Amino acid sequence: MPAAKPVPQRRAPARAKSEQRVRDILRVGREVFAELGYEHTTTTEIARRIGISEATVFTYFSGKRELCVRVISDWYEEITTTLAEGMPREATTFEQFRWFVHTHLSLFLVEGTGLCAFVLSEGRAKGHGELVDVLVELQRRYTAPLMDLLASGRERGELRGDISLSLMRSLVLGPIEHLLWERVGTGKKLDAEETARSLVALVWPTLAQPEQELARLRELRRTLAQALAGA
Amino acid sequence: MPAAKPVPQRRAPARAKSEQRVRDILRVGREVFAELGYEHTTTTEIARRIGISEATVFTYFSGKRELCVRVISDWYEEITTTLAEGMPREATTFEQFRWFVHTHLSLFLVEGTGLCAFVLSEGRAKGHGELVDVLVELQRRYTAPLMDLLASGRERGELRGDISLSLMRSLVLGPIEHLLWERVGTGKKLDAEETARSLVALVWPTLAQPEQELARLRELRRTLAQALAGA
Amino acid sequence: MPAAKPVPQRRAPARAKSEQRVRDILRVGREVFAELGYEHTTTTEIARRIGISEATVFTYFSGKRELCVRVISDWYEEITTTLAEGMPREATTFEQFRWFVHTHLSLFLVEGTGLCAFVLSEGRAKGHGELVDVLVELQRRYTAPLMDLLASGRERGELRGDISLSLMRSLVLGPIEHLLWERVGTGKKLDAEETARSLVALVWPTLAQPEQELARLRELRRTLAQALAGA
Amino acid sequence: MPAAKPVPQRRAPARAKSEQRVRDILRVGREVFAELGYEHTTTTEIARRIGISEATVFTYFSGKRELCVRVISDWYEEITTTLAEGMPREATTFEQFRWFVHTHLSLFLVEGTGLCAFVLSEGRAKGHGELVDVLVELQRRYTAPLMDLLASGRERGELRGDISLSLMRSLVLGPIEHLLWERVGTGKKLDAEETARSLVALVWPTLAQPEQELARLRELRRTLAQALAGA
DNA sequence: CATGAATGAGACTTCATTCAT
DNA sequence: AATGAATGAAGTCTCATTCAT
Repeated sequence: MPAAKPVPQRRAPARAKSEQRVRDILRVGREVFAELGYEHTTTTEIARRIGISEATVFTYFSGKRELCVRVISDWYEEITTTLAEGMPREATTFEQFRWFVHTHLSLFLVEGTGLCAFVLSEGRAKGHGELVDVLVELQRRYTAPLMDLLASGRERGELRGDISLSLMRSLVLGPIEHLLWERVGTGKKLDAEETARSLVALVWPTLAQPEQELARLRELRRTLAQALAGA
Repeated sequence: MPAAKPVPQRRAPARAKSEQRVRDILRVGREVFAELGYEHTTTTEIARRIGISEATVFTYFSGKRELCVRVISDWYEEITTTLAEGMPREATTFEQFRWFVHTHLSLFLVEGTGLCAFVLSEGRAKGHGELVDVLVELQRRYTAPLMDLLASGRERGELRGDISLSLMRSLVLGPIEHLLWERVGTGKKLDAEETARSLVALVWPTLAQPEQELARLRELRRTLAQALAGA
Repeated sequence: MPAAKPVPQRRAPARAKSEQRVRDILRVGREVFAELGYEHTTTTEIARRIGISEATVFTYFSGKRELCVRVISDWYEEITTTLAEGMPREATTFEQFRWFVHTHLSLFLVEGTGLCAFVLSEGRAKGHGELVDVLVELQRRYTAPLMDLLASGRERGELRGDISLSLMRSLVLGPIEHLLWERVGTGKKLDAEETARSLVALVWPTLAQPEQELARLRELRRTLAQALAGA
Repeated sequence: MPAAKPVPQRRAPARAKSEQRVRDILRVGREVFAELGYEHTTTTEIARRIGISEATVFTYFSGKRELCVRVISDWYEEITTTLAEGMPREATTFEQFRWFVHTHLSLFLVEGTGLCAFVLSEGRAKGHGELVDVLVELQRRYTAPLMDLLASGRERGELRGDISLSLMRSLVLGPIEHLLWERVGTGKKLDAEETARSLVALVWPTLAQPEQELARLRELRRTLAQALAGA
């Protein structure tokens, strides 16, 4: 990294510098929390990695917990925003579902297992006091897109109506998270594309209105038959 | 992990009294770890609840971590034993599967959410050093019965062969654990019987050899193959 | 006084050695608090002077504030006990009063100005949270002997009845404390005997039933009444 | 460490705006010190209440202690000035005394208990380093008017000569301060007028030349007798 | 064997104060 | 002159762990 000569940066807007610090701390904080977990993360370590005084961390965040809450919140924010904005609202429920599973897995993999594991485990652990309260709400917002998807799918008659939405949710998120844990534990790589495809193929039939599936197959066969006949 | 530092290994306490002490500590340890999580559990608290000196705990266990490992190991042991011994080996794969899911859920509910949550969250968290290593192996043994079940089911031709066993495992354990987390988080009660029945009904068709649909698809493939051959 | 946070319940140290430690800490604590005041006293310094680890202090006292409360309480205890037990109950109110003032001054002088100043100033300062609550009660118990003395003196008709007891109290304790402050501030020596004598001589006439003067006034009233009747 | 490190002594800020700043800081400083005590007052809080930067405070005062000294000095200045200027020099010692007690109590009550308590407790506490030195001198100037009063009263033969002036001072200021403390502690209201009257009535006879009192009564009786006789 | 006692190591947090801009 | 930013120094408190008895 030879180039990048330190441009004098005349008139560095004071405001900008401060915001940069906040970003630095959040970035490194995310990194360290993901790496060590809540209890093993120390403000000392965070400061050390940025190369600032420990006291500076406290200038921008009122404490370790607040920082952690911000780290987690930001991450949830990213996910929920992506999920909420990217969702193809006009597509069929199946397409939406496929998109959701795929995006979900990709997001986790982009971040690496660290933060993911952190939120899943620490977030659920006892004893962090208010941290739990914050996370419960975040968790709710985090699953909202899926719940919406499922609800509207049911309204459209594309999803079966004989099992509760929350059971459906567990059926979808459960395997996803389990696969991620597996990966975290064993260190095995996970192909998001491939995994998403498999999961969708496996889980969708369970969620879908049975007739839908039959119809889908019949249509496929008819299409093919016609194509063959025409050829 | 051969190392196993030379724990003083005081004369194996074969005395009945000593064994009782160990059992006491393990029992209370399990209780406290389940209640407070690893980091918030203190040796002081464990000793206090038994009514012994803190130092005594260290007479029987070389440290907090070792105790924790024993607590978790014992719990896994119980589960694995129950699952291994109770499994109806002569029954159909479906029956075995039903039994597995049902027993699994029941075991968790008997123990209460405490230890379950502890193992699922803390057990997976980072930073406990060797704890993780131990848990990976435990995890493997813990899922062994299910893997056996799935493998033999496949051999018998009762389970589909086009998806990996590990994916199947995630498909089964994922929803179970997700439902348990939900219960831990919301405090809602969970009817083991009812939940097990629902889960089996939902997941089984996905795992099973889809004979009829498969037959249909085979026919389709043959049709396509012929068409292509004709072209 | 809400919640009474779950004091960590450190193992109750009850043996002789343990009691000695408690005494050591209280003794040195009294010394340091007296010398430096609450805020400037550090647990480090207390430990250092005893020659023990700082952590040991926290084995015996759950925190700096608790230690301080104990130090002050003990001191009040000493004073109140002395005042309550030594008080010559059979003597005249005057004798009791004389004894009280004398003893009071002596006690302060024995302790040296340190703790006295500490209690008078810190005890009254803001911001120590619950410390204040504790002190208010101690203050009440501390002035109780004097109040009793004054009350019984009034009942016996030896003290005037036209001024409130609390005003009398201020009239007695005010000058005593002011003299002590003066001594603290200027470092001047104070002869307890001599000072006590002077104070008693000065204040007593103000408190006592002014029999002679009263008699004179009664005569005057009679004279007036006669004069008016004659008119 | 008396040395008095070379405070940058920025060009004496003679501008009106600068003076306003100093006044603002002193005003708010007085407020906060009175409210929180010395140790609990932070420069941050002072700056916050004024709406300026913390660093600005240090532009005008070389540190927290210096500011505190100024706050206390100013307050003493006010009191001493008021006492010195308002004193009715031509009146009898009794009148002067009455005026002094009354004014004194009123001043405290005007300021509220805050600063009063602050000066009395913190001002006397240890550990503020040079603060104490400053206060001793202030204390001297503060009691000067009373001492003058007492001295001249004695010269005029209106006050007894058998007790030291400093004892008299304690006899006067002690009860006043004790009453104020009582008020601070209990939160009870205090009627300055009424309290001053009572105090004067109680303490004056003790200070006065005994003959003076007798003379006073005799004169009263004579006046009455004459009046009655004449009627 | 059991334990009372002690503690080293380190965590989080606060705040007066400095300095470049 | 004013301040945004940064920090050194210090303080309280926790806890797993050791060791002599």
